[in-house]
Amino acid sequence: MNEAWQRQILAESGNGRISDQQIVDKIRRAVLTQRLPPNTRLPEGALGDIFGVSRSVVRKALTRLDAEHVVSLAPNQVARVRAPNIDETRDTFVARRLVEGEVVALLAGKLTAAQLADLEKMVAGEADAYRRGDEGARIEQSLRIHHLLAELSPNRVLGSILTDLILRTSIVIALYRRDGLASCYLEGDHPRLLAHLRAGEAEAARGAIVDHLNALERLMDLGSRDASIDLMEILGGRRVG
Amino acid sequence: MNEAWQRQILAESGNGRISDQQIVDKIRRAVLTQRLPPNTRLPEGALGDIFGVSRSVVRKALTRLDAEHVVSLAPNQVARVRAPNIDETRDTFVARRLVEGEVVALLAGKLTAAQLADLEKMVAGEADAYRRGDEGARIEQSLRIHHLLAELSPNRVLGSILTDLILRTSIVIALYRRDGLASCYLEGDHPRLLAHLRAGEAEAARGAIVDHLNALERLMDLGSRDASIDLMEILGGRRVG
DNA sequence: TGCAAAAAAAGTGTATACACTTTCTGTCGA
DNA sequence: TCGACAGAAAGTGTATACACTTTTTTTGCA
Repeated sequence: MNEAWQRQILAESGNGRISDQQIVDKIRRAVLTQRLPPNTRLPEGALGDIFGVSRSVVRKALTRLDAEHVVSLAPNQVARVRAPNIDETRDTFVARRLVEGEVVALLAGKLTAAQLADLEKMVAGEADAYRRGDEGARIEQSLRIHHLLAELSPNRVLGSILTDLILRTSIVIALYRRDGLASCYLEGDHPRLLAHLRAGEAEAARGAIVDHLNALERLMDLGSRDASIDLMEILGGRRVG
Repeated sequence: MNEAWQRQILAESGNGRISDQQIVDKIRRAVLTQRLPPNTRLPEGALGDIFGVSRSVVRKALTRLDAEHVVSLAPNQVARVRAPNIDETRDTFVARRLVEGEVVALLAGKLTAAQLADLEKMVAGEADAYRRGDEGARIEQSLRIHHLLAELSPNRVLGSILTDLILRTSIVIALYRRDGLASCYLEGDHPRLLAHLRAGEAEAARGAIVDHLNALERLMDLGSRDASIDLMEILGGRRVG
């Protein structure tokens, strides 16, 4: 189909031999930024050519990406960029609220001054990007904040589960984002969270992150397209709204 | 080292060609039952010979097992059965209490009669194995109950996270189990949980599973060996107790 | 004897070849 | 015109070869 690919999209570094982990990173990032949209075919041979490695290396990278839920792999089928449906999206948000809520509750009052300063800086950077109107930078900065929280989690198991859930929600946000409301910035959410973390108010911190994630979820278009509508399209029906 | 391996341990089926997923299952099960103890070396060539496949297939299986936290893979090093330390064990239990608690809360009052009957049968089987004194069968049955709960989770994302956490806690239980108390059966825990699920008492169900997991964790030997003791051994110190 | 360097062995990393499967494409008949 | 079928093309599955790295063993010297 669209084999008018991607030398650009997966911009090759040109220099020394690339590792499978670097391939994982590049594909993950391309999916996250929607330069590789859902269902895009990812044939091993083509990827190998692009990155200048053989299929062995590509296969390892794809197996990893499958485990991270970024691509889907089925026997004898070409790998594809994963396309989570609405139900899975909702489930992912539920899971993330549970886990991220617990992580920030554990974190409340336990952060060092340096760690708080790092977070502070990122929150400021996010607000700044918003004021500049640089939506891309704002999203990037916001993601970094959440990833840092996951990394700081005193419970490493919950931390790595959270890292995975942040990635998965980010992918579906990019996918289901209401176009008009793309830049609706949830002002004040992150500063509020930070204040509770600093004050050691565990339950308030949990509440803040849960509210934030609820608001994020509401920015998406989850109500209007559901399974029945897909079915209508397949059967040649007409969309109502 | 111990290359007096395993044709027995990973009992080959003998018949038709084996798939990488089957290899994953066999190794996982061998780890779970401690026929492959922590840190056991798993060279690709040896595994390939045992299963009658080439290293390509084995590599894929090992990559998957790495993602499931069953083995650990490092560049240019032989794969090894993973050996979680005490801190990770504690963290895994915390995570599992959080996730399994939420899953059973979601499940309360939502199970069909058939699903409840299935659970009932397993709980009865567990009690029966206990009465017979068949510890292996009892553990097997108990594991099955928890895996079924994960599978029934209405939230599939939480369900698959739970599946992973059940596996990880099972491995560490096998690893850190106090030898004398191995067969201390937590009588009544599962029937109690089931009653709450049937009655639709979400918070009581959550409480029951959390209590159950706390009791499970207490069966282990987590206090007595910690990092400092390992260090002492390395430095030639003498154990205190 | 002890220990360090060299050699051998064991093992992983990766490219490649070929068998097999799936998907696409174009042709022929109703 | 349309569907079914054959053949070609695209793609995955797996074994194998060889380069490179790590670990173990041996050797030789103080």
